[in-house]
Amino acid sequence: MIVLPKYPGVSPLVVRRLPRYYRLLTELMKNGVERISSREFADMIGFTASQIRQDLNCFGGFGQQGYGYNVASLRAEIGRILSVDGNLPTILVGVGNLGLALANHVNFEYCGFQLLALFDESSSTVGKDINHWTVRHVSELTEFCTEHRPLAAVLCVPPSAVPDLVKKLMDLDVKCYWNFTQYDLSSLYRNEILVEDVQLADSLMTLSFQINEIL
Amino acid sequence: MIVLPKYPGVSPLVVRRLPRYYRLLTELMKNGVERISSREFADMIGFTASQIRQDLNCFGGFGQQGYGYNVASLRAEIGRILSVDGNLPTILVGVGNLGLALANHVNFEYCGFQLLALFDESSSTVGKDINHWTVRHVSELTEFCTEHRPLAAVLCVPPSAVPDLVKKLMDLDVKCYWNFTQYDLSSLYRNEILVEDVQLADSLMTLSFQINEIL
DNA sequence: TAGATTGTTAATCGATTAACAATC
DNA sequence: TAGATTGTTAATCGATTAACAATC
Repeated sequence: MIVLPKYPGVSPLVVRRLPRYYRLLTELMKNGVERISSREFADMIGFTASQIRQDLNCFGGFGQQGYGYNVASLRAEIGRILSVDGNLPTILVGVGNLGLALANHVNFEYCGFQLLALFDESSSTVGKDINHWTVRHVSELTEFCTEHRPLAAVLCVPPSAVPDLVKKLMDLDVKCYWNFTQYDLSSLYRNEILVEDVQLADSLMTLSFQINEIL
Repeated sequence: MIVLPKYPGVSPLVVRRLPRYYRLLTELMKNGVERISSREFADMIGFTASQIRQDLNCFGGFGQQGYGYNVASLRAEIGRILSVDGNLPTILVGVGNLGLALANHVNFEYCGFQLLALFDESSSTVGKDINHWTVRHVSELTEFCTEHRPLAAVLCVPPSAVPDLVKKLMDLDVKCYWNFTQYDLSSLYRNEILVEDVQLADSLMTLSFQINEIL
């Protein structure tokens, strides 16, 4: 598969800062702020003005000399770059504590996704109503994916269940994963799939390191 | 407050890779692997052997020329560096879907923390039993913290509740936060507190960007 | 001893910051 | 027009990779 990225050469570090910019701009807009300079923006977010301008200019010239940036239109541009207005069809597998919380708590639409269905294995969970989704049994995965063609899957299953599950999902053309399991997906299927990891334990251990450094 | 870090000059990028090393070493140990070279390790994790060796040598010489690294002892060293055997007294505030899931799902002990208590505001949640914790009302925070002196707090409250809550917690000497709210804590109290952010929406937007790049 | 692999220094690469001409 | 602030190039800084002497 040959891929032509829309923004070649843009560093992942830049991309990871965009949601933060988007969040702050949303806030500013709510507060009725119309324009902002890279300097003011930088002071709020704790970066340098240079970095803000460099980051934005990876994607285009959104500002105006002598004026700065229009808050509403910059927010819209970043939203467009992040494709948060999309509707990427998505499923969630593993409706334990965490899966349940994500289904209830995460605003998928706000981030460009459409959560189509929830799947679980346990008979005590299957059939339950979460928000407006009924939890389906994983045995229905093949049928469901063949019909609705989800592109992405949220993984909240136990690590041991990951290899078989992902093998099955890959056959059903699900190639993008929001991975909450501790299973190391990205190094297993490198280049074949796209994985965004949320390793809560890693994050917590990093905090442990930092706290113990200053203790 | 003057702070003498235990590992001065070690980049946060290095620290963030340690939990990943720790996880792989735990896995290798389970599988009965006794020794590993930086090359084998690098191939598994998808880094270069050079980087592995550079990272580890920020903290000490844990290997042996001609042999490599002993899996068990390297794992122990990294665990010690991350202080995962600690018992940092910690509270969790905000027992909604996410807070509930974290209390149930995250292995705090495994990461060096001890979860002491859960707090919420809503009368429908207060009094409930989660694992072996009874949810307390936030009005008990002052009394509880004065008695048990937690160092860290997990924040799962709505963003609007953050400023007042953190002000109160700071007065009670809680200076370290695992922040799941969308409130931008780190830029508010820069240098006064230690914040580890888990921005799920940011992560999901990053995934959106990546998917739409290759679509 | 010979082979292997580390620890560490040097070279390269990439990201951030500074500077300033362009321009609103 | 004059002042402000961008977009962009150049300089700096830091992180990663390569190379190799030390050594098990």
